[in-house]
Amino acid sequence: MLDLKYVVEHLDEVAERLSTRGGRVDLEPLKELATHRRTAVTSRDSARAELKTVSDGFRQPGVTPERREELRATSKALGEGITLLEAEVTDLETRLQDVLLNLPNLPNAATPVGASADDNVIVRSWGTPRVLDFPAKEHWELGENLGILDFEAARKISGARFVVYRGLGARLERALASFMLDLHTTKHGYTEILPPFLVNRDCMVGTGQLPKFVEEAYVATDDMYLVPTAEVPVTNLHREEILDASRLPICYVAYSACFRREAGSHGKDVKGMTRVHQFQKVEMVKFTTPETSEAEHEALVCNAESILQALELPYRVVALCSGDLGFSASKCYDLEVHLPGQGSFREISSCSNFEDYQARRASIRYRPAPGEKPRFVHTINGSGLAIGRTVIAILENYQQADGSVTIPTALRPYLGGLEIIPNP
RNA sequence: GGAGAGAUGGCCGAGUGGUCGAAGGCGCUCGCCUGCUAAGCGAGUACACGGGGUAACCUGUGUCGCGGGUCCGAAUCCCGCUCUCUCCGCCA
Repeated sequence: MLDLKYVVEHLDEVAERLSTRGGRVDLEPLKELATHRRTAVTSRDSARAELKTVSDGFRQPGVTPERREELRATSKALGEGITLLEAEVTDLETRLQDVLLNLPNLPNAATPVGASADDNVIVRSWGTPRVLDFPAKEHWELGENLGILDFEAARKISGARFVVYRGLGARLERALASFMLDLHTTKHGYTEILPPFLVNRDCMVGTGQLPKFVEEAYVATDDMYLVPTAEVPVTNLHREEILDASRLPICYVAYSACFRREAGSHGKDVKGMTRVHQFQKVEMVKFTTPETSEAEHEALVCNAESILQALELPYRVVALCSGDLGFSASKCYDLEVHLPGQGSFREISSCSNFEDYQARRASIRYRPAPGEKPRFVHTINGSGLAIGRTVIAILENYQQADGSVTIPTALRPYLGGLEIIPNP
């Protein structure tokens, strides 16, 4: 959520920056609401102050019964006025909140301005895309041939856009999760978290999924939501808290299943498991001061990259442009891994700096020094990595002419030394 | 699911209609004292939203789980809800 005060005081600048996300933005209604609210709050408060003074009259020594009646009448009238003003303030605040919660974050000055993914900027590349001397297969064909991915079974038990891992496929997923978590906890200084996969509404509002993107979420009963990413429960770990500055930065890494309805992506990536309703992911989340957030963001991207490097998977780092930026993000880098089967680069990680946007929604603050006023933290997160897509990348990059797939060296210890998934 | 208890400031814990943003203690911060990381003394120690001021700061209002009600006035009385804890049952 944006700072109302800032928006109102920099109306044109905010409108212009928001419009770089696409579509025009009219903030006049917001400003009007804010002005009305301020007037209403002022009159409500002064009416209350007056009521207080009148009420004190009852305690004065020697109040005559007549005086009491008089006081009673004036305070009653005041009270009725206050009730009306309170209702007005509540109504205005609800409407204001509604507008603010539906307003996306301001793109950072460093975010390239652009209309769509075509305008994203390649920041750097690592490795050389593999050139195979045989026709490359896509991951679903490889996976089904090897008997490690079963889309047919998934269709029966759940429906379209699900996958069942079997045998070495299931083990590969598990190995990747352990491998990633180990690297981030032992080499990069993250604390491992295993969060609930079902969260309450406040969490979803706090990180920005709600209220605007209900149609993307799996809603369970009791106003509970299946997490679309571990970012949601992990960021909300510190909701409504004032953290001690000495604790920052706080770095968490969490494994979770991620549930997404993928509404509006009909016809996209219909084959295979590039886009499924449930996938597993290792997610890094940081809470930092505003001063360090940029550097911490860059470091987090490097932490994600190190997984791809360890697995020797060629990739590139892309800076998302304003038009492609997520709702809550101010700045975002995507890591795109090269897939020989698809013959293209595909997103495998998305690393965002939300600055104080989520912190303001979720009220996550820190105290710079004892006695000082609390400030909002900056939140940063990124996949490290999406496991399903890592499996895809391994299958497509390490496929052999005979249909078998070799295991990246770094991963072998997690698979009992296994070097190859043989074609049966 | 059944029965009971509770929800007050960073923590513990008083408070049953006005003088309560809230006693007392602990913790913490600053200062004093003390010849040595202890004890003692003094002061301070929530958050939000308005108004004023360059600022330090001053000032109004609200907040004692949440929402509603009674009343001139509610932490205190009434109603509803939520959550937590204990016991029983069930259960990975």
